[in-house]
Amino acid sequence: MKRLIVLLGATGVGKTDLSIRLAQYLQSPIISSDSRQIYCEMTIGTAVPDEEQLNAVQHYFIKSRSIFDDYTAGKFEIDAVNLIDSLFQQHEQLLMVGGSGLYIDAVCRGIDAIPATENWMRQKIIERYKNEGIESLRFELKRLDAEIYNHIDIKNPQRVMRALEVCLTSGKPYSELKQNFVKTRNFDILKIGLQLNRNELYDRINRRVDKMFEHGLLDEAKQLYSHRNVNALKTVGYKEIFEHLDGKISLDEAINLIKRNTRRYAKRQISWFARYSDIKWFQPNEFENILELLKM
RNA sequence: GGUACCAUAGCUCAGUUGGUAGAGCAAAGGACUGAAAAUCCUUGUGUCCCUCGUUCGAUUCGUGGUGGUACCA
Repeated sequence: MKRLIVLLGATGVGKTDLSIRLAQYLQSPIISSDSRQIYCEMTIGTAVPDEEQLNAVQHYFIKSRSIFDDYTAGKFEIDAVNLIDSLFQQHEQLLMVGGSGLYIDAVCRGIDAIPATENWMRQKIIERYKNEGIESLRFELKRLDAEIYNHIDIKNPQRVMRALEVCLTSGKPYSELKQNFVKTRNFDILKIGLQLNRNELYDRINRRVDKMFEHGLLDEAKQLYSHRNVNALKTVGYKEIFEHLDGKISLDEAINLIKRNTRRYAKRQISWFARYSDIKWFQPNEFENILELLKM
């Protein structure tokens, strides 16, 4: 049976460096499962692998889409599984690397097939949310699909809007489409998690943010400023600089907010990964131990 | 040196007509099926600066300290 090695962990823990060595050992390209490094316009702020790393190993889903593409986890499932299937014709093992939990899930267990929603519909619902508030959307969702209303987080506007959007565009209750059906893949999956103690991880994050600014993050964000409304740019490292460019906060405040928000993001990733019992955890410097595991 | 004001959670502060106290931020924990680096939820015990006094009882009132801020010298 072919095997997919999934390298995961919080942002800044050291996945990229380790992934190059692992890929070389496995003779595998790297399939990225990172929801932001996929955009070609965002480089410094998403900490994509550097030139040398990109040249050393073939990478997929790194800077391969545009921020104007409206990319989603659903599309990633299709693209990634197709790619994996075709790569397995030449490889026994493949390496996937990234920290986007939903994207990893999309590949490892699949997400339910739900008809694509129209962008104008989402915009319309967002408008309604702004004008009428959440209660009105909840009321309609309850009428259209009481079951999903009882199952989703009703306090989370994004979830309510998503549920409503699916009901309205598909003409069916969202609960009928959302089965949480776990797909079985025709390959094995081995999840390797990287972890560091909290202080060390936060230190690395803080230092990495400083480095991003040394490498020109401010300029990169300035060039994207006019497109700030696209979804891909609702991202730590960019949204804070946009606030600064708006004159709402100083550059120092923006830098500190980026550090704080990245730390919070890392915490959310840790929470997400904590619910899986099938992850083999290592420190980032335990390369040899990881190789031992891979030989099994 | 004098006068006034301030001293309460990691930070900024509110409050207790005397019955040991609570907001925002920070922080921590959690949720998650096409926005996911997104979005959302939960969590507040701290010598109420120290001393002595008044009082059944003082973080609250009074005396004296200490530190800070402002003004006057």
